[in-house]
Amino acid sequence: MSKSLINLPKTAFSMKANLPTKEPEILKYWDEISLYKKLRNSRKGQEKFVLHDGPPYANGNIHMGTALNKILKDIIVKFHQMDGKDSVYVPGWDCHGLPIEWKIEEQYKKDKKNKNEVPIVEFRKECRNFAEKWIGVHKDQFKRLGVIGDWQNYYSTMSFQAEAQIVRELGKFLKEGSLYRGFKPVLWSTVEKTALADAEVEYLDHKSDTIYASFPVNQSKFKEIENCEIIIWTTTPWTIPANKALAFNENLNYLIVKINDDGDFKNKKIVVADELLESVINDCNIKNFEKLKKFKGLELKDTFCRHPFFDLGYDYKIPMLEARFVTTEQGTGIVHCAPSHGPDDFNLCLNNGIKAIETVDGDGKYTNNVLLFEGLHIFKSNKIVIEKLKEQKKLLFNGELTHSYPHSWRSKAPLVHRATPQWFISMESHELRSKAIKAIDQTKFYPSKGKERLKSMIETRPDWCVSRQRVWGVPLPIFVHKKTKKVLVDDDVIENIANIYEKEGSDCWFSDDPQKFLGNKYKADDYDKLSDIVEVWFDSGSTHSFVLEKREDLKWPASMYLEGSDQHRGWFHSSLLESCGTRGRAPFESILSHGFVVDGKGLKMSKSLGNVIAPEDILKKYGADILRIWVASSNYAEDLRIDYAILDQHSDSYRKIRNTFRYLLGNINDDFEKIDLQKIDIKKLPELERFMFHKIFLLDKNFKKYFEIYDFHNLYKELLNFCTVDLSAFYFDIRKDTLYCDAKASEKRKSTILTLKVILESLLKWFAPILSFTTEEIYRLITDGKKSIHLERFLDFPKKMQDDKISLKWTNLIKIRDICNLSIEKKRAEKLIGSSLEASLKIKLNSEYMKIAKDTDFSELCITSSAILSNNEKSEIEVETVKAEGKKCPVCWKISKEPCERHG
RNA sequence: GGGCCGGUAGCUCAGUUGGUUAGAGCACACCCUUGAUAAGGGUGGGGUCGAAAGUUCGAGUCUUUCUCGGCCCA
Repeated sequence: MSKSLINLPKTAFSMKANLPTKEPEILKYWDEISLYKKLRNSRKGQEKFVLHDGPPYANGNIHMGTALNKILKDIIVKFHQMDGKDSVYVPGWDCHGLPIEWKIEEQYKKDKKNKNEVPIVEFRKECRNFAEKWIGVHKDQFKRLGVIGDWQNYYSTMSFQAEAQIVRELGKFLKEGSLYRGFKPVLWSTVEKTALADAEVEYLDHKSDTIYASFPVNQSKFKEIENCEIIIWTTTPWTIPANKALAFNENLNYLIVKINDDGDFKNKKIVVADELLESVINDCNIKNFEKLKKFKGLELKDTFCRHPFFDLGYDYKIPMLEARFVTTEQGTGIVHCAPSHGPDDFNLCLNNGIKAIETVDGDGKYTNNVLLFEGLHIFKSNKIVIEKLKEQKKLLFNGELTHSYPHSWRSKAPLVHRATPQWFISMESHELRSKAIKAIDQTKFYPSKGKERLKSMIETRPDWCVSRQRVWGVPLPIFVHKKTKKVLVDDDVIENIANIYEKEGSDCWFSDDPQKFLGNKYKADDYDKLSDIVEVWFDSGSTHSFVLEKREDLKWPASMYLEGSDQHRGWFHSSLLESCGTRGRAPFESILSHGFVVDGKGLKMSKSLGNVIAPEDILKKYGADILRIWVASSNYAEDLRIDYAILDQHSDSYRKIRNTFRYLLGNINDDFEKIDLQKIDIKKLPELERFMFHKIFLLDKNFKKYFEIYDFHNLYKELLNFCTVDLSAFYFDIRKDTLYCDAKASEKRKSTILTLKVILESLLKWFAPILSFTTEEIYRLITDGKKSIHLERFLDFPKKMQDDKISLKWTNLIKIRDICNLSIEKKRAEKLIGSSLEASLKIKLNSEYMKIAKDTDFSELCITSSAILSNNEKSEIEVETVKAEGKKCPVCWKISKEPCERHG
């Protein structure tokens, strides 16, 4: 009977979310209404915010890192869109490169096909198809996360337009003269027969042969060492034939030591660093020796030695050179230098006029530049080198050492440094380094520590090697004159090649007549056409040129680049260099970098640890909105932890938020209308509502503050706390009485409904960038699907909502309320009362609090049947709870001796 | 091995220039409610701030060392 008198909440919004099945329906809705197009149209002419997508590699399913990255991007793009900007997002893919080549080669191996018999163009076609296939897979997976973007017109580094522009970009470096041909040791895989990019190298344990070899001193200003032998230690005996120098450190102390043990070195005098003598005699089992003289490293200047294979024809002089990289960590304090086989060696020798030559070919065999060893594979030569050293009585000791050593990430084969002809972009010749550093200073970094990280890398990096001896990539558009060996530099040729690529792609470089690219000005017969390709970091580093600059809907530079922190050495880095080289500034205004996804304990995810969680698992079990909450609530400045316990927690938070919405919807009976905030006569509202308006205003202020610095985890926390603390446990609880039991026409109830509608709209918009699906679900319900929530703008809250006086007053009232609750709880524990409506409060306040609280109905605030205030100066606040006496109103459940005021 | 970054309640996070008994939400426990009900409310327990040493009248906050973890590099 009484049920008919009360207004109970009613809504079509279910308590159970069922996200895994509901989200795909919403995706369909977005598709049907062409949401992305609508978004663009809705902000035509507005200020642009362009988050330029860093292209993921089109290979394999997405993992948590990619999901995090895309969701974070999407959240930011949506925030700016709702902030009123034209927030454009064009996803892209990185398509060229070794990993895809490997996949195709693997397939060939399975099919017993020989790669060398397949025409390059055909091979490249297969690579292209492979990449295309994965772009399709990725696209669906990213969309499922709720990421909104121009999925139809995505960009890729293998599009004809991209390949053409990459040629033009290289042309700029070529014309400027900063792209040069060099001869440098690069990390080389003799298995894959290619130089490897940094990212393709991994360090694994490797067992190496170690030797202590001796270089007899030939001549020196320091007479005392003239008949000594300099001892070096190395883990790569095969580089001994390529030795061209020895390096010492002038700040170290060295010793002349006479060996008395029987053997090849009996009565010989050797030179090693003082600090390392002990480890040398231990390693080499030297029992009897005498220290003859200690001297400063400086004395070794202008000393020349003989190669250990001097008598076998290695009859050139070996200078001793000063080098800071020589330390006493290991070895003898003197380092053997083969400029063709080590970067340090290369640089030191270069500075002293010793050039690197080709000593080892692509297969790992010595060339005819190496006496005695020509045709031998380097990995089979250690034994022979050791034998020959022994024969020449130049081997003090040999052994083995297991140490961390570079390997190919793909084949796991050990790598070597090998001098090869490569194409480099100079960091110095045209001040690329200083331009880049200046550009970094002009860039905003989130978090700020990213700036130093990128800067220190740019400060120390060597010239950029952009050539690769592979096939799946953009060919280096270079012709070298057969006779003069001069590189052809001509804008017309570059533009001609670019135009051809734009029409038919770059495959033709490998198949068509070179004359096609040279045009009429030059004769193909006079030139060698390069067969190297451009390394993939140059591809992705150029995206700004063929995406941002070329597309009408975008702008250059981008507002933001957003990637994992590893990209300080990757995409941030290569984009910065490419753009500074060609345009003199960075292609981005800001950089946001995020940490890595690790498991619940902070360990990295790995198959062997069994702690890997795939985005797909989360989508199936929880839904994308939970994953999006995880992203928003985690501090991306550091590593982000995830496991099922953490997801469960966020799932609980989600339910809390969902129920907050359900309460709002239920009490307005899904009957929503937008309230014009400017028109609300706030002063006419009850104080509690005015207090809530004040709270909303403040929250919005914080919301904007956090959004501005992309501090989403604090932003999310504020929103969640608002739902739980201010709404659920406070405002909603108090106003249930009004909503359920007051007449629909009552002013108080109408004020409450009005406030609920404002809160609903505020929350929907605040949450929309994060809870993209759930807010859409609600918005469809209350607007009959007329408009997507993502097309809306954030609300502008009028300043008049702020009321510091009310705020101060109600902060004090809440203090009294807290004490009331304690008092009620005491009686509840004594089993005197159950529901708070069974309580009657006797509140004693001192005059200060009395002044604040005198007009407040604490029975309403504390949800009790009655509350009496009285003055008492003994303490500030004192509350006594007694059992309410009288009859319980069947409608509002308040207990009173009198008949119920509202319900008779 | 080197460089950089980080380690605050079970979880996600706050902790201003060093200054009282280190905070919030969630989770947990107990109680209430059964008109937000696979919901809601109240109360409460829980941290030697990774470890140790040092500077200081005073350190989660500064210094050093160690340890664990992550990224990058060799």
